[in-house]
Amino acid sequence: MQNAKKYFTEGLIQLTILLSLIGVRVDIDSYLSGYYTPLTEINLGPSSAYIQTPFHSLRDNLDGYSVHPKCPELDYFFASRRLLDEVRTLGSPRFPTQLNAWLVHQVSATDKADCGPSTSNTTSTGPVLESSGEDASDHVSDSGQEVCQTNPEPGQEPGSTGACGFLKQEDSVKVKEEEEDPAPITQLAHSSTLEQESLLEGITALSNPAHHIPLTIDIDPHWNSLLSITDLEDLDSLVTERLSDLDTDIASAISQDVSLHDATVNGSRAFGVLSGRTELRTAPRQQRALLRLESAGSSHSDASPGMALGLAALPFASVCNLTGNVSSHSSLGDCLDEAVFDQINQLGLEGLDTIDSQLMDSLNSIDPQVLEDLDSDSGLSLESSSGGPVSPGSSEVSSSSSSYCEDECGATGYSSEVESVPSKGVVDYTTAWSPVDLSESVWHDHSYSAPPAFFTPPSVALPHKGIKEEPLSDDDGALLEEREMSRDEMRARAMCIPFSVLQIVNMPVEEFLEVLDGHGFSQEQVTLLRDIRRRGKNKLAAQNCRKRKLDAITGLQEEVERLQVQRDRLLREKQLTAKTMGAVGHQIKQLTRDVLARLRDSSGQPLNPDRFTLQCGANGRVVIQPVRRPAVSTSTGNKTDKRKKDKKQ
DNA sequence: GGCGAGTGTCATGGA
DNA sequence: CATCCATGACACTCG
Repeated sequence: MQNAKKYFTEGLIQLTILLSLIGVRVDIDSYLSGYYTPLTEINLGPSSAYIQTPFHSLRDNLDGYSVHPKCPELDYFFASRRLLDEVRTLGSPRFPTQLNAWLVHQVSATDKADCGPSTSNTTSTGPVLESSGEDASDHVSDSGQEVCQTNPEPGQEPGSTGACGFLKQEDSVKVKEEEEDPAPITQLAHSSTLEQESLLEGITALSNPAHHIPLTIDIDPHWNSLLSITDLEDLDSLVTERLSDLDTDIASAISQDVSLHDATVNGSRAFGVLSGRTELRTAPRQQRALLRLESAGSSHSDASPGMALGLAALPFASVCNLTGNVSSHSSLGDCLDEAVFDQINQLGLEGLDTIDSQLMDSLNSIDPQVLEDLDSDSGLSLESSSGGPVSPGSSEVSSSSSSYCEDECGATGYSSEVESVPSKGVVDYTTAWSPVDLSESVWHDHSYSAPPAFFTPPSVALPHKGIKEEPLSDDDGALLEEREMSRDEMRARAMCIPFSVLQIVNMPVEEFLEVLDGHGFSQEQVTLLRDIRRRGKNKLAAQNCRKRKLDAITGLQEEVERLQVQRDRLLREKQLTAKTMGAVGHQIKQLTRDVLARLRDSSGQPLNPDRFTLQCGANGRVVIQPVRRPAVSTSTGNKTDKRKKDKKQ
């Protein structure tokens, strides 16, 4: 299959190249799409993984797909397809004049080196628009996927090379801008993102020409306007606008570790100037390889995952350097990935049903006596329990309680392991659970919030079965109430105490004492009642205490913030005052100089500002005074006098 | 598997 | 002395 595909497509590509050289356009992808639509689709899906978007935010919004929350690979895959579809809706850029130029360039590139594809692969520098042209994309998809054949990202590199060849002719200005502007990385990321998506869009559109053509007519004006943008910033703004609804964290796309090796290889491939951009593309590529590795490793598909894994583990450049036969396995790897994803998806969705059924079967087969030993300790650590009913007093339980107890015991097979069913995969739960684990980890009912819906079925199944008197299977509220029943509540039921924990805790002391005395409770029951009351009150007290503590912390934080604001304000006022004082002093000096310059001494000479000063009296009179400069000796004399005085004292 | 947050519980001391 | 309350400390679960 792969060989046939290879030879067939290679032949088509060569024919297309030849025909393109003489000016005849051949759209072989329409043929390929007819025969190899699945393969094309497979290649296209992962390709969109260039974009390092937080797919978790897109989870559950995927078109018709319900993604297992524990399978990031599926997130990645389906989100990629979703992003791709969204980009498709933007329409595909079409540049009829670029086709021939690209093809000529591609021919030379493929003829030059044994590894032409790898060359083009590693030089992913093409600007968005050019590389994503309609005609270009047509041939890009053909030669990109088939000539290169490796492709983790089929459409990108041909588009890049084509774009490079094209740019040299038509859009060198833009290239220079990009070269000179190492630019905000995020901008580059945006640009590269759009490039990749556009390329992918162009390729994907080929697989469905009927759908593709109408889009072209509608969207061409948009792309024309896009083409009219010469400033990168404008382009980036437009890209951001277009991608804003995708809610993608583009910045994460550049957070990946970049392999210097790959970057070097890219840079050495005739486009070293654009190495910055190639690095940006290399990182997603590497991450994609990692993702594929993970997907292959985590999913044990029947379709030889090792092959896919091996290919995925290879550095992209090395994959490109492989022979065509080997690199053709990359497509196979994509096929395998598709199969793996399908299996994972089925496992994640359908497998749950299987797990639930297995769980229920195992629960039904569990020995009710298993837990009887668990609560032998009336102490707090073990008592615990939601399974509390299975306390030592279970033998004393009344009929209703006994039924409850039995059921609860029957449900004791429910363990922490059972709760973790989905995360642990398919396990034989009839043999996997352990009573020890039950006693140690299951019976701590801290009245936590309800578990995620995903885990709910197994965890709540037991209370359902356990309490016949309250069939909760249809009532979620009662279900939660039952699940949140405290251990003391369980114990009270088990001990046939006709009071709820709330009543026991909240009733006045006198009434509580009357209850203890007047109902003929056994010593165990009295002890339990007292413990319940004590624990209940202490629980409330602890809650209040913690709330107070938090309030105190919050209050202190607010106080700190308030004081910081006040401090900043005072500092600003101080600085302003100092500034004002300086200005006023300067002004006074100027005025003094002016005044003194206008005055004359007895000899008719102007007064020296350094020797005289103006003093403003309280009555508003201004007096000229000679400047008094205390001698240094006097000051030191004063100091020595003070020292002498201090010594005397 | 480690970590932090939240919670229940016990022990202790003061009122 | 019994009870209540507050709080530190510990253990546990959960995300």
